[in-house]
Amino acid sequence: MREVMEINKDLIAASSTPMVLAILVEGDSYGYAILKRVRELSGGRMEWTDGMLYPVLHRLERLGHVEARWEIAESGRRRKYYRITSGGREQFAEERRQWQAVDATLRGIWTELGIPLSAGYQASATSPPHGA
Amino acid sequence: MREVMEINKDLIAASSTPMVLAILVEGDSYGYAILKRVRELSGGRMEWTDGMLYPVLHRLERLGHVEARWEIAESGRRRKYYRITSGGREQFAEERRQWQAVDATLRGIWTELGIPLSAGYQASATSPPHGA
DNA sequence: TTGTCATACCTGACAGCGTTAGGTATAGTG
DNA sequence: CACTATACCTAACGCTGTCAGGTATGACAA
Repeated sequence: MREVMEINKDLIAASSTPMVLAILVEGDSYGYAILKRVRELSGGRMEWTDGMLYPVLHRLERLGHVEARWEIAESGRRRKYYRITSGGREQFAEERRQWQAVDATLRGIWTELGIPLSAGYQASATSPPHGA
Repeated sequence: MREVMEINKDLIAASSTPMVLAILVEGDSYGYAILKRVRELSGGRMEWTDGMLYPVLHRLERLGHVEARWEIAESGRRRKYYRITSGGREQFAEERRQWQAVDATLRGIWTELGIPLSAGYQASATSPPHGA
């Protein structure tokens, strides 16, 4: 059974920042866990590569939207945890505004064309793994 | 009164193809008219540049999603009209699927975070200028 | 010991695409 | 004649995902 949907790179690029910021609003997290969280939130339909995520995290840090710290998990592994800043929360709100503006426009024309607005996948309500 | 919202380039890139294809499903159109239609559909919140749109149209043509023809309008101006192909309609459906998958995921986490899903802007119901 | 998998991080070359800025041409209007 | 709107096109630049590669460790099985 095929689960993963191929999402084109522009859509990945457009959603990566709001998605990562949203995950960090849930609580502090780290790269590898974020990759799994995205898979989980999308019901297995989205599969991010780490080669795409780490540069995103570094960029967010450079922009002051997140702060990073190293920690050693009980498992003994080192992890780089990220925490969203107040500036990051503002950015998150702005990203949401933009996304909703574009989404409303797309849905508007789809509706005009008589295309039924599928409710689509119902997002999982699983609670996030809370930060350390 | 400020109307135009700055939309970041990645979101523009992600929405340009589904938007253009949707507009062409409404009926044949040409570059300059598409720019105005986007402004109209978004309630003035989106403002595309022609330097971004023309390459999109050329790409869609190269991919076989649209076909182009030159026409002379009653105004005496030459226009390059585009018509969506059957392959373009398939691509349109695929773009919609991908958009809705990502949108559902984002809305899912927003909901979990307790962020109210604003209905946002209600798209205009103005009928499109029908193609020649 | 050795092999394999999952965990966990990082980087570089490449290609695609919007931004910005420039160009050309014509119809309508003052 | 100047100016605006219409209508098309292209090039240099920078950003960002893809793809492929790298390093390291813990758990488990052969």
